[in-house]
Amino acid sequence: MTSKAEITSQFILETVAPIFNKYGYAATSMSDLTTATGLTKGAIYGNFKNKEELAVAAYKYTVKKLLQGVASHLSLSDSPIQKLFLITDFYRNYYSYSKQFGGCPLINVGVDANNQNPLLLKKVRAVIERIQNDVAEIVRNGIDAGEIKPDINPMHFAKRLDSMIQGAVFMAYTMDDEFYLKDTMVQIDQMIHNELKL
Amino acid sequence: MTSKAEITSQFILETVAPIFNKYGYAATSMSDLTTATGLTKGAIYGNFKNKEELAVAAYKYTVKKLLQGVASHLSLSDSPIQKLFLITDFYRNYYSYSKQFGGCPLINVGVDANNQNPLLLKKVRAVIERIQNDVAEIVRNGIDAGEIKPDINPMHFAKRLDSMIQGAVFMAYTMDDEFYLKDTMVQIDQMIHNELKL
DNA sequence: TTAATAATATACCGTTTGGTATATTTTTGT
DNA sequence: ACAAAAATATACCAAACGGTATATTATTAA
Repeated sequence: MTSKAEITSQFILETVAPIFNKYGYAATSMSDLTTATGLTKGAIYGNFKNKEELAVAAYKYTVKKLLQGVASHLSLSDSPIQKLFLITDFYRNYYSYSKQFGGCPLINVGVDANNQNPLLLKKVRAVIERIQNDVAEIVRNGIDAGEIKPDINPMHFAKRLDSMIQGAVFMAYTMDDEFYLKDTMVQIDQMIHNELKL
Repeated sequence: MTSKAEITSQFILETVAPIFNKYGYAATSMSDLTTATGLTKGAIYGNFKNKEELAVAAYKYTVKKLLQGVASHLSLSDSPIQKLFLITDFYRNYYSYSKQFGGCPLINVGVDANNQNPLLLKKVRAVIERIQNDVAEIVRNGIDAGEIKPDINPMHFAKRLDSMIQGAVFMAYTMDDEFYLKDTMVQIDQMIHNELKL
């Protein structure tokens, strides 16, 4: 059975996660969170040790949902090379999609936590590494399946892909312009066609 | 003659700019700034209206120095296409170079100010647009000089270049790894060679 | 050198901060 | 329905927040 506290903890996370993501750790106050949740400090501190632990839990919550969204989209095909095209397909709509989370957690927390919160920064790095490993694995599978040129370095490609996507996401949010995402996905698709595809 | 206040204002900006850039607006307190400068609130508030005005002035100060660095490097050649290569050459060392400013002001302030400080966000956008216009102008000059293919869209290229660079800078700082900058510059150089050069 | 002025330091303001001890309420298993 | 336990609300803490009025010091032009 799910206890009252578990339900409350979940509710707090859902409510609080986009706020932390949008405004950052320092700029988010506990009173912001009591206002948003309608709960009191007693309820929040009864379920989370302190502000930092709550921020970390909120970050994990957001990333989990985000990665589920990607994984769900990638499951639309079994072909490795098609999965790569599904990645760009996913990020084409990432601007509107990620707004439910309060923006891209990797960029927001990555920049916010740098020089500020080593614990959160560590979590961001771990997620980025995981994503890159997953992309590299898809490329490896593509090579094994004879869909991708065997001389391609999977991790090298994964890092290039990641870097280009993060740049496009940053530009989209900072300039409030989806062009950067759309155009970068066209560019990556061309890379896949011209440099990867057998 | 330079008054005492002008000297102090300049000193405050020099000292305060990297702190704001590194930690962000909300996470930087006035007491951080009095400690760093060795001055009192009286001195700071005597020269700047409030925290926000100081943060804006600090951002402008950082951007000015950064753009001077780029412009100085680009002056090494008069050839438009060589200027493009000088851009990538500049950003190859951007990680260590930008640390004197407390990181990349465009990324740090762009993310920090989004949803928080409309005034600062506006300044960031203006600088990005200015940079893109400058790059587009170089491409236009290259077309006119017969160095660059005439069917290239200057602004389109400038935005791609910018987006890729910002992505690399974000990745470099978040992962503490210069690889992303080095590799992205190789990639952009190839783009220039293969897609732009006549 | 001096008087006027500009610049900086000091001391304080009300408010908000993250966090906690305790009282109260609500859920829980019987 | 009930007592025990868990969960939440209330009231409070010291510290830090951004900002200001005023006193003091340093600069300036004569």
